[in-house]
Amino acid sequence: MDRQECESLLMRHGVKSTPNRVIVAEALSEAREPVSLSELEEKIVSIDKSGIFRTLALFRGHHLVHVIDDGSGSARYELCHSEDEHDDDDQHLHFYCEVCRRTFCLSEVPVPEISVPQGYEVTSTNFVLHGICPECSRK
Amino acid sequence: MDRQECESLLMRHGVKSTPNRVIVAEALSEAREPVSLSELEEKIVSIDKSGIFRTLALFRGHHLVHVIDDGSGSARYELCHSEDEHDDDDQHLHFYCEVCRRTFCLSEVPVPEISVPQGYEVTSTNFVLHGICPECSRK
DNA sequence: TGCATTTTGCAACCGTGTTGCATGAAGTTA
DNA sequence: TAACTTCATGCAACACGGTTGCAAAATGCA
Repeated sequence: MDRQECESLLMRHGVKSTPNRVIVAEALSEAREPVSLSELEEKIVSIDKSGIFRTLALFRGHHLVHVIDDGSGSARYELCHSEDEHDDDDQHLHFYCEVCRRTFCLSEVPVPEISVPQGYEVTSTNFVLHGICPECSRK
Repeated sequence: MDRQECESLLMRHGVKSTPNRVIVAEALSEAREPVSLSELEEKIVSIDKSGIFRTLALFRGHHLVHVIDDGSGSARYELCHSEDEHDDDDQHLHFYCEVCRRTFCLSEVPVPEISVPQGYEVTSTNFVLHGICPECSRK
């Protein structure tokens, strides 16, 4: 996703475009896997971590990114694929490799239907499988 | 679970019984919901947090407790129900209430079967639903 | 009893995440 | 353009959970 596409993405989600925000959006779109705040810090040396943090918080509020807690101790962010600002349903399962400590999106695997007991109201889900990824188990 | 039951639980899992460990095991068994390290600190004033931490790490290594990451920023621990030291399959879904910030065990809900893509080896799962619990949504 | 080993408490530390504050940029009005 | 307001940003400091080093205390054993 190039600069212009990122800018229009921001607009569509009601986020005012600034140079920093475009940089963060580009970095997110370039990442194949969900990225942590510290990984973004490494990647984007021109912006202070508080700026990246605040940008991510803003993005989150506008449903531009969602957060995955893979148990690694730091949250990971990825761009929402859905264009609908209020649709959080582009969720999918994630796989955390305990060897290489990377988090994979299991896009192919359908998200299981869960029927919760009466009274519980579900707003989002966080399904993470832990184990060893193909690359690491081959060794 | 009283002191003696806790002691025998430790033994069965190959953990040497000490006064502190029994105290931690009792606290865990008394908790209805998975508890965090800081909650244990509050509950057990007689033991330093490093001691509680090390005890939990020991318990984890002997499959006496398992860890749930509910996204609240701190891990939560609960006693394994399975007696088999090598059986981690007493896992169940958890529900994190965003209002009261408590974590519930959804014991009744079956854990969904996930068929992962070829090559991935799953060792454990962490399925957490976020939303509003019956108690909070009633208000 | 003396010795080796384990357990524990204390204090310090690390990293992620978060906030206060002052500066700086951008937009608005006259 | 100048004066003003609003928003975005960088810097530094902080909060917190988690973790470790180390020395003292407790335990087990010869």
